[in-house]
Amino acid sequence: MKNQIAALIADVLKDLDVPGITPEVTVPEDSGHGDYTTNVAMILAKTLKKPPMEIALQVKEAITRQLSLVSHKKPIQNIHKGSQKASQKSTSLYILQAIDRVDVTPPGFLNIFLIEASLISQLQQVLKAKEAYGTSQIKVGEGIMVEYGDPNTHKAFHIGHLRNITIGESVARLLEAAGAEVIHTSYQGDVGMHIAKCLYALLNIEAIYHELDHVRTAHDKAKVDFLGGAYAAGSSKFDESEEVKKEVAGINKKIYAKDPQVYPLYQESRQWSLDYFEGVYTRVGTVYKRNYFEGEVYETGKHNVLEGLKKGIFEESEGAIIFPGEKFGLHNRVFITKEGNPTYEGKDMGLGPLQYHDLAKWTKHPVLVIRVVGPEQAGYFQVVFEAQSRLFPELRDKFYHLIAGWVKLKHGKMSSRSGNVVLGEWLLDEAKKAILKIVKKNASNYTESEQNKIAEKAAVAAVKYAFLKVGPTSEIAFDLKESVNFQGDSGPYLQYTYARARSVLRKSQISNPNDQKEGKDKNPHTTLDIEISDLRFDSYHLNPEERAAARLLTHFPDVVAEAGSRLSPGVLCTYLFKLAQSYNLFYAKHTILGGAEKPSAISHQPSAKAESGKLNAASSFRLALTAATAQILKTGLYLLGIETLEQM
RNA sequence: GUCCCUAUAGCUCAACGGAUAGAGCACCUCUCUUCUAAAGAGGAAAUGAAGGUUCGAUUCCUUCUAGGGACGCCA
Repeated sequence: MKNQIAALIADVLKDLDVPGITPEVTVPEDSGHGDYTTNVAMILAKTLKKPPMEIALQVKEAITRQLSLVSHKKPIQNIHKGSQKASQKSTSLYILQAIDRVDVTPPGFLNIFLIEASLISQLQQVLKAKEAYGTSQIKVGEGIMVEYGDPNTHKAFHIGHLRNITIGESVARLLEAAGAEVIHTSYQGDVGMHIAKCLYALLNIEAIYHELDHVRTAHDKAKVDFLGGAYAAGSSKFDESEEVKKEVAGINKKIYAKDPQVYPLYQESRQWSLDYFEGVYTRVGTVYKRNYFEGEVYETGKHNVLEGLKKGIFEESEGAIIFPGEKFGLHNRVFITKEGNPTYEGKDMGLGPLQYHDLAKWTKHPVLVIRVVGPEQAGYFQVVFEAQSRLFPELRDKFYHLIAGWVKLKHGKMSSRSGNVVLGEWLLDEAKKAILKIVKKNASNYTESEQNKIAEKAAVAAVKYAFLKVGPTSEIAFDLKESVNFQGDSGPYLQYTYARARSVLRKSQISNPNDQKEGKDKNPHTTLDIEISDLRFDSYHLNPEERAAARLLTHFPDVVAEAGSRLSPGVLCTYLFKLAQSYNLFYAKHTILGGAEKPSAISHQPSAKAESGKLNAASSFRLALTAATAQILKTGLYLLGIETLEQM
């Protein structure tokens, strides 16, 4: 819609001898300023050397002239005779029919108001398109890899990883909604000094070594907790003595060399981590196509760096091999240590080409590899991407570092070295406990397993939403009570609004497409006698709450597109919350079934079903609005990586 | 020391260079004989400082202040 209005205005400007302008069209906060607005007149004022009001009035006049040629009531085929321009472009014709009027307000805003019928027809489009509403073709044909999550084996999966995987999953889904072919991947550190420290503790710290056999028979979570503790213990020993440092370095070498003395234990413990991570992925709804491991890229990485050394891309310095980033306004970094091991950056020289190669294999047109990693790596990636591009020129501009902001503790710093971490699953479990209390109170008629399911999904929603709503790069100051809300601007609020809408639909006796898909036996009490598409409300006159809610519905496709192009799920969060608020206000003020206005007693009102057996226009419209809102909430939440609940 | 990021209401966060700077939490009032009160209505409350660019600046530029991060053998 936005783009079509922009196109219309661009056409008008062309006729006014101002070609080549794509005006910026936005949705004003205040609906008194129209359904859409543009500031193009003020932008042009300088170049045209005319007052903005004058330009705005000219544009308004031109549009109004076209409007007068297009009657809203006449069928489309009659209009072609009247306007040559309209007949040239069917889209601008469609737009002209949707526009009620154009206002000009100082200092030069052009405010465009849509006719009510256009809102109604857009609402019908939502119901027709169902889950496809909001998807677009903007990035069709683009192959994009999103790498996210990235937990290291032998270390904790902490709330930072949880936020990272939440952001990555949502960004990937948003890109899919824009038509891109998206490959979901992760990259995990399964070799290196941090593993060596952990293994050192497993082998050399008596208390830990003793526990090993016992842990082997424990469940996945106990195993990784144990490894996390071992890593912290090994890490502190490492910092304490030079001797341990040497020993750890020795273990590190042995892992790279697959030395039988340590390798079996390494493999076993590595698998513990991976098994555990699988459980977390399932819990948060992430499925990867491919997990990359440092252990599989360090050799090619090292090889590629050594090749680059021959070409003069890398340099020897103090026994190590570095990339001289300073030559390019960046900073120098070590890629291969003087011991001959590739560093993180060295391994990336193996990862980058592999990722791009895979992307080219799995998609038709590889366009971008998005690596979702913390902000502290911003400088790191500048250097690594530059080095990579010099090594493999075809990789230039194919990689993007999406900063996933930190989750910071309000008090103290989180560090898996010191063992001072908040575990991802701990957070989910705490949220679940808190929600379960609410569920027990509000949904006491549900079975225990139903209550448990509701609490689990709502907990994941609460945590994910809290991580997404603030924008991917901003840091979150984490505090359990403050960060994870169940009321107001929260995941559960959106789920609740959805469940509420679905509940009304169940009671309305109309059949909803979603019911049929999920199995009819889910709603045995629903009498499927009316289809949504049978609802008639074409000439219904909307009240302010209905208009506000319907107006918001039509913004969904633009919002999804914007969130996708900005790689910012927060944009969608803000929108969905506004939509839910607007629906809930409508819900509080008006009765859907029965068409009665609150607070009148319902029993005294005429039934929603008139004598003819048809719903009246108000009920019909409100049910359609309810169905469309539910649809958009479901699609929107899916794009955030959040599941909906039919009842809660 | 060099470079990067951040600074908005008591707290946590929004706001393509646009119109009266929005929400949520917390606080104070109200609303369940009504389709799910995990809801709704109302109240009070903010752009770190100083300059500049612009018709218009929370947004862009400069300086300052305060936090955080990166800067050679960790990942």
